[in-house]
Amino acid sequence: MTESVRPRNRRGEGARLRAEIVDAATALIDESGGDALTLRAVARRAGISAPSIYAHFDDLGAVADAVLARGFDELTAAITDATSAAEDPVDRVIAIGLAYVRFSRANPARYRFMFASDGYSPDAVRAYEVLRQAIADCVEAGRSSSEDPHLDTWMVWAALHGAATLEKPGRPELLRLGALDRPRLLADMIRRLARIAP
Amino acid sequence: MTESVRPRNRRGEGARLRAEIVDAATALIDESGGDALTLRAVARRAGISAPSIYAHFDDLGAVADAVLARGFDELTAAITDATSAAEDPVDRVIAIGLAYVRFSRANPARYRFMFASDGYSPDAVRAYEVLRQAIADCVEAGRSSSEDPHLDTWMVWAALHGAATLEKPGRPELLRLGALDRPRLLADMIRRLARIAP
DNA sequence: TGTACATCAGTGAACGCGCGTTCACTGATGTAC
DNA sequence: TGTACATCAGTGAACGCGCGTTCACTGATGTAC
Repeated sequence: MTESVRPRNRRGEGARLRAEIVDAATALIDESGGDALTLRAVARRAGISAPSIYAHFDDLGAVADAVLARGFDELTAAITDATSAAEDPVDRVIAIGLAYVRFSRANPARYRFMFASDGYSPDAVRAYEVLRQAIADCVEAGRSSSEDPHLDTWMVWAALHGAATLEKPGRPELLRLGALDRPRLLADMIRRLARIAP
Repeated sequence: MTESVRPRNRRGEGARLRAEIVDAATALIDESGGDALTLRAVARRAGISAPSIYAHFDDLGAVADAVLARGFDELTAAITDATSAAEDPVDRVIAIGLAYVRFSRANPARYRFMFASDGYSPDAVRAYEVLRQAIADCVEAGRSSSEDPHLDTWMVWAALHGAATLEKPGRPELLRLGALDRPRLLADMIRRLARIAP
């Protein structure tokens, strides 16, 4: 593992290293899981010495927090994009759910890391709100018979979260799902919980 | 942290230490999470020297496997008990779901540890089978309109797993649920996914 | 019944490793005069 | 335009720690004769 020599930032550009540290930490988690996140490993990955991190972060926990914040930002962006891509409110709810699970499957280790952490980033709440609004829109349009969109949103989120974490790369699946069945399965699950007629 | 002196086992009873090691490892995970599971910590907890573990386990991974096996045993026992406590097939499915989430909330760190591992124990599949059978019984009795109990069991399991892991002690809840609402919420969720009319 | 001995159930010291964190430092870059 | 100097962006060596694992060992307990 030879690291290329990192040119030192120019004066006034020291803050650039901050982003590179978060990049390195994110890559570490994506590739090897949260256990691989050590200060020295981050430094190696970023091509700097370990003490250099202290200029930008108080400690390893602060680096982890930055990774979390970025992760929730990406997740929120993914489901927000899904929202704007659909016109029909039901399509929108389904699209959000699929985007959610797609994110978790594209970044399984990071997704796990995000939800293993102690505190939700405010972005987690933002993502939740996007889903809640989409379900409320279905009720408004007479497409959902939900009587308590808040509770039903919780159910949908819990089910998506379960679908996202129950299976894991490298672990045998409890139920073998063809790649093509999955979106339909998830869509059915969302419709039932959000009380949307087929 | 003073550990009482552990009396050495008599000849022929060396195997007893094996169970004590698994006890110690389980307690460690329950109290401090999977990261706290180190060989030396297990030894300290069991009141023995670290090398003594090697007489009973190949390495730390083997200790972890034993904790997993016991955890899935307990989980399976919990939902099997719930099954036998109810007569009505619908009550049975609900009871299984509640017992599942109850287990996860009683042993949150261990539950997380169990599902963070790489391979399911065969006991995980046994637990799945209990749920699948209960849902199939509902279909048989005309109480569920499920057309594919296998897929629907997967949905219910995923939703239960999500409900079990989405919230975590010490982390703010996305949605504040009164203690009394929870069983009803879970029962509704299960009914919808298992296609059981209210 | 006594005793030599094998076995069993562990222990204590030591190893090399990666870790987080500290400290004094270095050398390039921009700024003041 | 030249030069002294302050600042910035990092580095290298060192620390103490807990870790997994190894090795030679110890002392109680049962067994053979």
